[in-house]
Amino acid sequence: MALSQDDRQAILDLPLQLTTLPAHQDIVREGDRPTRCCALLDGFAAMFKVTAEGKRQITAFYIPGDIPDLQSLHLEVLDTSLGTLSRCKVGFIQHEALQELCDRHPRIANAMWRETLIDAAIFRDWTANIGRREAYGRIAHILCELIVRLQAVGLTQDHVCKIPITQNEFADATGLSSVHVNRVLQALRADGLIVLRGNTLQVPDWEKLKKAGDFDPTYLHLQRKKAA
Amino acid sequence: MALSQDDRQAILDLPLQLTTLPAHQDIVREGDRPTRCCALLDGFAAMFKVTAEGKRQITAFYIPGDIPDLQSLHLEVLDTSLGTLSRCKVGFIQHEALQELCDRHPRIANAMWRETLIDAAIFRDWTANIGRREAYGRIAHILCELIVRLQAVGLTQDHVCKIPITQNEFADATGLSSVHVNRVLQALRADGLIVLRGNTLQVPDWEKLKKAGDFDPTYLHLQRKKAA
DNA sequence: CGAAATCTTGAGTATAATCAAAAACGGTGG
DNA sequence: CCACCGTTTTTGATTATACTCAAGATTTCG
Repeated sequence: MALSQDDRQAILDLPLQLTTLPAHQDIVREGDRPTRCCALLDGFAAMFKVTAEGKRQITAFYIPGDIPDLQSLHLEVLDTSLGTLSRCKVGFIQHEALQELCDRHPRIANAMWRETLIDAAIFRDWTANIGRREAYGRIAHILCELIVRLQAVGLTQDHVCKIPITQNEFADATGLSSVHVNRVLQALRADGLIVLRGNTLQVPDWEKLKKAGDFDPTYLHLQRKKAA
Repeated sequence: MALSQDDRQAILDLPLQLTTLPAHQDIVREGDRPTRCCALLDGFAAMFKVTAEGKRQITAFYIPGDIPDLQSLHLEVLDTSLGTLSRCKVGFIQHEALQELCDRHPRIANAMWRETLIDAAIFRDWTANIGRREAYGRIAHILCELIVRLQAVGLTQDHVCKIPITQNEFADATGLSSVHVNRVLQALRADGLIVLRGNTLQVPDWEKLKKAGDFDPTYLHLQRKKAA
């Protein structure tokens, strides 16, 4: 499963168009027909949809290292929007370059396919989280996911991390109102599950938070598939 | 984008292990490490997760023609379960055969990747549906999806179709209680949006239902991507 | 330092859950 | 063809979780 030296070099050789985007700016919008994908190099982003009533639902958070809209490589019209949460450094890669990379390096193609399958697994998990957990567990769960994913890319130390997500955005991610998110966060603090000040999240008792959020990291598929 | 004669023949040559399964039986379970994928040839199936509290969330419905667990080709451990809703005819395909097919026919690999991306788009849509719509619109929306997908495979005539899904299962799909689903279905009937008797769903006024469900079929990506 | 964004609090309301039981339906076997 | 059993649908009554609205406190950032 590990990529060869040749594969890795091909990735490094990809032409990247680097840009820095301010916080709270759309990167691509529902209905767009992008000709490039966006690699998130620094900062947080979110995928979201807006209903006819104007309510927003965030369907995934993205952190450094993610390629949020890889789907656009094979799906012509975007059915969802992508926007920054914090200021972001992004690198755009033209579809042509990616397609060529996939054609020449099947193992990279498979690895990218796999990444999109993990995205799908996260969407599924969110559906279950929102559909079948009460607010308290729902928020605990989403915090667990963020922490584990940040840890996987080295952005968590001792269960402390910076999460530039407002309560309003957590509300849009959990299908709750921001007022209720505020109250639940206070309850989580009162119960000693989290220490949250500004953007800094600290987890004094990981097992307790995990249990509160009914969290099983399997769906993040962080263990690499072993060679057959 | 269309597959060549050669590609199509290769698909037809796949060794399929055919089976018929009774209604309400698990096909694969969370935690499994399958060595094959399941093609749904007839009947309805559902992907679902169960929380620690024992509550079930259905994350997708599958209809004839779907390959629900294509993800297992690249993700070792299943993070979700798959079960039949009605009696089903399924064909199992070994991963090896699929992997070989992908290696030899890159266009098929891309098409299968695309299918998994559409699955992901559906999961996203469900997240938004459950997170940000009230019960009435939520159920209307899910009915719209089913009808359009059934139509795409020729299982709807004049907005009439057979849907072997119980109210309990709709409840698990929409994140509602079955009692509430029952009441909302009655409201939809009373408003003339649906005629539902037994498993037969009829839609007297498609535009009205679409509007009630805030339904935009873009996310189903039924239009084939045109050749570049 | 000041304006804007974010967070917090309180009060009243609404949507949907729960519990429990009855009615209707569907399939099976006699 | 009918009686019977399990499942599914329906109904009623009560409760709970979470929403809305509105205003005040606090933080952030230019």
